[in-house]
Amino acid sequence: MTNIKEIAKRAGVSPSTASRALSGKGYVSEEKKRRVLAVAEEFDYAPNLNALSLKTGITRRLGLVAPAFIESVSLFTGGFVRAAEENGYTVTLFMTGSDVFKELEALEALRRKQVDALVFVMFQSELSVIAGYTKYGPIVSWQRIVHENVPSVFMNQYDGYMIALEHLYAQGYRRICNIYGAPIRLNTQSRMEAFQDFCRKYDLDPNACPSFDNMGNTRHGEQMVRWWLENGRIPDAFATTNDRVAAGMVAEARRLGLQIPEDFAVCGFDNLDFADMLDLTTIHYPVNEQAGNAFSIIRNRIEHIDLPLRPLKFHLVQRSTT
Amino acid sequence: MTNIKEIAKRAGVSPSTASRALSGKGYVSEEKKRRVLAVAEEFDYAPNLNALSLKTGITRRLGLVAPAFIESVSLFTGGFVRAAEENGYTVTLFMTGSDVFKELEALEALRRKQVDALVFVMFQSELSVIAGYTKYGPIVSWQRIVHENVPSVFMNQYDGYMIALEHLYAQGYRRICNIYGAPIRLNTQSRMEAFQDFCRKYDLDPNACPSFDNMGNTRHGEQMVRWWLENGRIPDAFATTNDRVAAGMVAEARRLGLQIPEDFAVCGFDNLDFADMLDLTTIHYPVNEQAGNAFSIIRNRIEHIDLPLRPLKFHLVQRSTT
DNA sequence: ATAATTTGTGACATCGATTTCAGGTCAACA
DNA sequence: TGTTGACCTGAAATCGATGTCACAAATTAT
Repeated sequence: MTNIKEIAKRAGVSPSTASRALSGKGYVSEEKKRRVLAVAEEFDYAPNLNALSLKTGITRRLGLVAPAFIESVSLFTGGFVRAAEENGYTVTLFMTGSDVFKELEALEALRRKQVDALVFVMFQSELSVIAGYTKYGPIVSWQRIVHENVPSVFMNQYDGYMIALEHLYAQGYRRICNIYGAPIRLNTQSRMEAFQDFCRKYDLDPNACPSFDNMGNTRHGEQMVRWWLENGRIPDAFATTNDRVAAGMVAEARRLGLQIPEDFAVCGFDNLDFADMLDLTTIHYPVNEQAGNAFSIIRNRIEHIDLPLRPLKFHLVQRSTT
Repeated sequence: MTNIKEIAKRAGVSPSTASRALSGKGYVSEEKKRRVLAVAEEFDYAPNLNALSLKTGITRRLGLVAPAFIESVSLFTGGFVRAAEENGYTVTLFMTGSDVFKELEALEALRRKQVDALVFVMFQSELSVIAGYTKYGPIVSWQRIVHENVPSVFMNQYDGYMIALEHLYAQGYRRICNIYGAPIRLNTQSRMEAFQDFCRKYDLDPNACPSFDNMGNTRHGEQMVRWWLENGRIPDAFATTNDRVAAGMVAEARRLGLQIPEDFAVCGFDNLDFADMLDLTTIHYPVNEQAGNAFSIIRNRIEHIDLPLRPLKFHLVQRSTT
């Protein structure tokens, strides 16, 4: 391989001078500079990034840690990689499958200087474990958490859920059934608060209709429809955990010959790819921009600057299920 | 940072001995080994990977180059990352947005030893440009190409398309309309051949029904349905470019009050995520395993071994649209 | 008893860059 | 004329690991 010494020799200068010529830092006579550049060009010189990383202690590589690369994680990844590449950073993937040990490997990669910083899309580890690694480089989380040294780019789902509820109300639906995810998650708790406040605002009985916990996938949506058909009068509308649950409900309803939104309305959450195909009303939020903010936080810490973060909002995408 | 010199000093040995103790290569007395390991443990030593990469010329990092991270690219990425991580490699992403210049940057990363090898999920560059970089490390393509130095893990879509056609025939459909993608692509040409052979086998007129080119997204599918309603008797069944086109047809048919598969049948291709939600009959192929094969090819070249590749097959996923 | 081999150790070179430092030239200025 | 500062250069140190080599001691083989 042609290294800088080789170039220096062929140009008849010392490596120091060659380095200065190539990097443009420090004094070099016009003539030698020209010669070095010409030789570098001729011999197709490209600096070895590992040498550079070793010398400077900076890799310009960021690690993205996620359980898998599906759905909105892919979106986030795309947004993060774009932001990173635009600023001369590169992104290295760590796929954990929600395995704590794999998460630890990503953290170790930070310690061993394989990457300058990490962004956790989601994690299972104790927050304190992750925070313990911040001394080796910035760590940011997409998952909603509260910790002094580990900033999170989450959005408060209170607002998003409220938009969904207000929309259902505006469409005339009054008996609304909530289908929630895991109650332990802060996002779920925010949604519950939103519902309480919503009922108070419009003077509705929050217990008029039972709500459901720990629902998250298509099968759950299907079950939901069947449960209601067997156990009483179906609600006017459903506010759901996410688009998967909503999709399951729509599919099952169609199979059973029910009309949506006539027999019942459904609002999803996330605005995943397939929501469009299924013509699903849903709540959209800008995953791309969240990823951009995650990158900005990291860059701020690494380069000691102070880029502003973009303020982010939920919005309703109305389609034919409400 | 604690480096190996520090550890050596504290353990009262030379860096060479410390290195031998830690790596387990070469002779070290039991006693010194114990001491070094104890000190390393105590001071939380972790070797600097950049130093290692510089010294050995090996990074154990692979580059994955793709236009964006959506749909099957995500699947491929997931499979590739899993295979890589299982074997102690790490994956770095390069997102090109189909920009030739960005593709070049990925190639340059290979040259500068940021990664040991590259896999192109898709590319726009001249094949010769890419092949020119194989001297810096193995390069594999998912996109179907033919080049001595750039192996490709494509599957011949002749087989997959034939399965679709045979299925439609078995279901009793005789007037079959082909909706193709870009005719310039080898995959499209293979499908056309499959259709010719199919017609010959069952003594059907290949021109009984016009076929369509350059179709690829949901809108195209919708257009297709409307075109047929305006321009003559709708075919018995459609064999489509991919699930997006098929999804568009299904959605539009539903909107227009047509029954599927009674009014016409549709078979997709790819078995994307949403095919399940839309209950779409489609052709599945193992993207994960393709990614695994891509990794195996790379590993074979890097480590000079000869892992076998997994033979891969298409199969039909029958749902309610045929 | 001697030769050959195994075991054990540290000094030093190396990977490929940058950066510090010391020293040199030259022009401008007091 | 002496001083100052800008410009230019190369030797050598540095980043953090590994690996070669020379040398010594202990063990085994002949």
